[in-house]
Amino acid sequence: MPELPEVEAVRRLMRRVLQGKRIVRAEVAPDEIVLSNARPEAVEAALVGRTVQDIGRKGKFWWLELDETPWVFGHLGMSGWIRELGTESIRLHSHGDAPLDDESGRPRFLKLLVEVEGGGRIAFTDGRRLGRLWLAEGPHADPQVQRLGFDCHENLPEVDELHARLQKRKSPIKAVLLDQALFAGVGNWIADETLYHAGIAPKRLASTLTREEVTALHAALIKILGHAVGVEADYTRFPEDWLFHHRWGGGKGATELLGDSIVRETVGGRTTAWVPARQR
DNA sequence: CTCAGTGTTCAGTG
DNA sequence: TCACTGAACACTGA
Repeated sequence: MPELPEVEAVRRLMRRVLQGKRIVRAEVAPDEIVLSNARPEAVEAALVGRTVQDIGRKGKFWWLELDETPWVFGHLGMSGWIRELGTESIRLHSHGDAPLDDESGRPRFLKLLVEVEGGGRIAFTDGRRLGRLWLAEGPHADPQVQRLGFDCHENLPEVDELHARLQKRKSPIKAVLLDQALFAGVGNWIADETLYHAGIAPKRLASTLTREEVTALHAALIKILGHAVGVEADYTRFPEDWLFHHRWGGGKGATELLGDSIVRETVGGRTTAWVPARQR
C-alpha cells in the first residue's frame, strides 16, 4: 500500500509533529522481525534525549535525522503506517487504514512510539510485519538506501536519459517500473496508473518503447505523483478518471472505466490492472 | 477454509 | 557480473 506519496505524507506528518523538538520518550516493540538486526533498547537509546532536525525520504524509505548519530531508519512494508496519536489518522485506501486502538486505547500492532516535548506523539504500526526499523549512520552509510535509483518525485531524469535507460531493459515495462534500483518510490498502483495514463500496455518490453511513449510515461509519472503528493495521498481527492478508483472493481464481474473494460492479470509478478482498449 | 494482496530480498536460471 | 523470474516472507480480511 504505502508507495511514494503515502511515505511522503507520513514524512510531512512527522515533520509537523517532531521537527525541532526533543524526544522525551520512545517505546520500541521487541519484534525480532520488524527490528531486523537492531535491539529495541538500542533504538530507544538512539531516540531519547535527541532533537529531531528533519525527516529524510528516498523512494519508500524514510529516516529521522537526529542531532546525533545513529539515525533511525524505517520502511513501511505493505501494511505499515504512521499516525499522530490523539488525532484522526490520514485516510488510506482499501484495507490499509491505520489499525484501530484496542480497548485500552493503545494502537494495535504498535512497533514504535515517539513522544516529544510538548506532548506530540507519533506511532508506527504494522500488522503484517513486513515493515522494518533499523539504525544507520546516515543514508549514505545505509546499503538499502544506497541501492535505490532516482527518487521519482524529486529527481526524475529527463526524457532522453529515461529513454536511454529503458532501452537497456529487456523485461516488461511494468516490472521495470517496480524496480526500486531504477524508479525508487513506484509501487503497484502507481505503475498501473502511470501506464494507463501514458497509454502503454504493461507487457510491452521496456526496450521497445519509442521516445514518444517515454515522453508520455515521463509526463504521466509527474502528473500522478504530483497530484498524489499534493493531496497527501488522500485517495478521496484523486481525480475520478484515475484507474485507481476502478481497479479493484465492485467485487463481481467485469469493471469498466469510461466504457472500456479493465483486465486484471499478473505482469512482472504482480497483479496488474489495465485497459486494453486504451493501452498499446 | 482458502486465498489475494502489499514491497523487498533471495535463490535459481540464463 | 548482470538481468531477470518466481518464491518466500507475515498477516489480515474477504
